Amino acid sequence: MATTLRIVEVEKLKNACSACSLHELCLPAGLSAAELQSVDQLIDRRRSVKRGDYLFRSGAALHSLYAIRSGFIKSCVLHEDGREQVAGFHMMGDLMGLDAIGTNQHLCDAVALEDSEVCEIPLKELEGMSRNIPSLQQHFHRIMSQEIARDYGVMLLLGSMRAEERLAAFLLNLSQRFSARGYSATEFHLRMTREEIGSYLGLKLETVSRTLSRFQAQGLIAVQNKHLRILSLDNLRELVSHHSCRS
Amino acid sequence: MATTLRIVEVEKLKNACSACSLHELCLPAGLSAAELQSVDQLIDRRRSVKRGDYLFRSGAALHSLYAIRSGFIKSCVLHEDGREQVAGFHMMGDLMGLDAIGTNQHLCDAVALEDSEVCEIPLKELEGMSRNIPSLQQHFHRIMSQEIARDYGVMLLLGSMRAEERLAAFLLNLSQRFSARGYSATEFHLRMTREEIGSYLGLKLETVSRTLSRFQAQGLIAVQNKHLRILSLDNLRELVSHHSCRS
DNA sequence: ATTGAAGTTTGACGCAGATCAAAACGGGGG
DNA sequence: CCCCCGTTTTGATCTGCGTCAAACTTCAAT
Repeated sequence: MATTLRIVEVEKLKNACSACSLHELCLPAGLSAAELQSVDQLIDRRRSVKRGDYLFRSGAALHSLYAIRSGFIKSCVLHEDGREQVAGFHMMGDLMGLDAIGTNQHLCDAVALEDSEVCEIPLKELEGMSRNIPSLQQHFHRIMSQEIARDYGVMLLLGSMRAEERLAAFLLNLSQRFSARGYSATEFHLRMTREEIGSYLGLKLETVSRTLSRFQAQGLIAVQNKHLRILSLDNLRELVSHHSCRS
Repeated sequence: MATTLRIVEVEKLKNACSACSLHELCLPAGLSAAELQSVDQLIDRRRSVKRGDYLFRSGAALHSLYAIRSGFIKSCVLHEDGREQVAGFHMMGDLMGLDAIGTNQHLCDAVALEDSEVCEIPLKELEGMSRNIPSLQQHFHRIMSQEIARDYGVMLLLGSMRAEERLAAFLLNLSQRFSARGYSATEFHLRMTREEIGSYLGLKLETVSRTLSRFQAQGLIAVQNKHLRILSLDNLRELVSHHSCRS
């Protein structure tokens, strides 16, 4: 009896934001210790998603937002005629499902690219709590706004950059995000295929592969399959901003 | 004395959401009459923006969100190296400035394409009020979410459609939005230049022009300068979804 | 009305990236 | 350990759209 209770408590503690190393990055960023404890009660359960499995599918009803605890998840928008496009790659600390609030239906598929863990955050309860905790409300708004800002960046990339620039911008973006999470900014594992990168960047997989090879030949990076090392962040940055064409 | 007071009151009334024909479309959509009156107090002033003028500029501090009362406004993301891209075209009932909440700085320019009027909505006060009016909070979240959903659509368009499809999707989107505002779904005025359309769609103005000409030759539309008439919504729709290529 | 600047259309041509093809690689399951 | 299938690389060729150019239209300013 006592043991069972104990397990439940430990379970809760394990799920708690206050015990999570991501709480400075994730939804509760910037909350006081007391507020953090309230937010703990939001997380009704953790869920693990195996590589290749769906976290949610386009069209499904929205119950919860999902904060990624660990792993790597892609989101794909689908066109009615079957075309699909990767809309984003998400990693720990990211919040998924924001696009579904407007219609109460998910508009994209979320597929794990590696075994992942997410925290389920029921939207209604988040809304309720954010009415009482202004800093939670603010931070939630910030997160939604940052998603919009990110999308604007992708639009710029898709609408006015050449293949080389897109790839360079993509690698720099990954680098920056890994770095913000305490990992190496210059050496990491690409968890997605060339085709998925291409889909995200509006390119074909052959173009992605060729461009990576070119970068390697130019000494900008070292790629071996999915293992990537950036040899010159500066040169990559230059590539993104300076490159002439496509006024 | 009495006259002055009177003018102030009339002024307030004119600004009031409760008297605005857009209140079913705009921020206060779905609120009760009583709630609507609270929201009236949010709108601290109206502002008019002449054609060509900036509503706000990239980098400027965020004070308020802007609800468009009338007119037509484009938003442009800028790349450090001077490239710029139209990120959206906004019309009455739309809420602008959402991308700035994350950083408290606007990330895009907003330029009026025709003389326009906007309602200024101070963010802090909106946040405060939405803590007390759950349906306002919900609707605000919905609006942000819909902006994300719209962006996903643009990403799909830019990443995986050919020029014809992009243009057709663009025209259908305008059609649908005009129609939702009580205007004709098949006949309207394009307030933006071919170059701005191109920028939004990731195409050059020549391609936009040629494609419009082709649509006209095929009997899908009638264009004369900025005046546009859609002759077959169905055929345009078919063009967007069915067209073969670019798996 | 006149003039100029900005916007639009149309044609000819070139190229970045798509498509097709085939070989090489790698890693997970028996 | 080997086999197999999905992924990646690389080459050859094709094409949609960009680029350059020139004529035309529209509209605002004088």
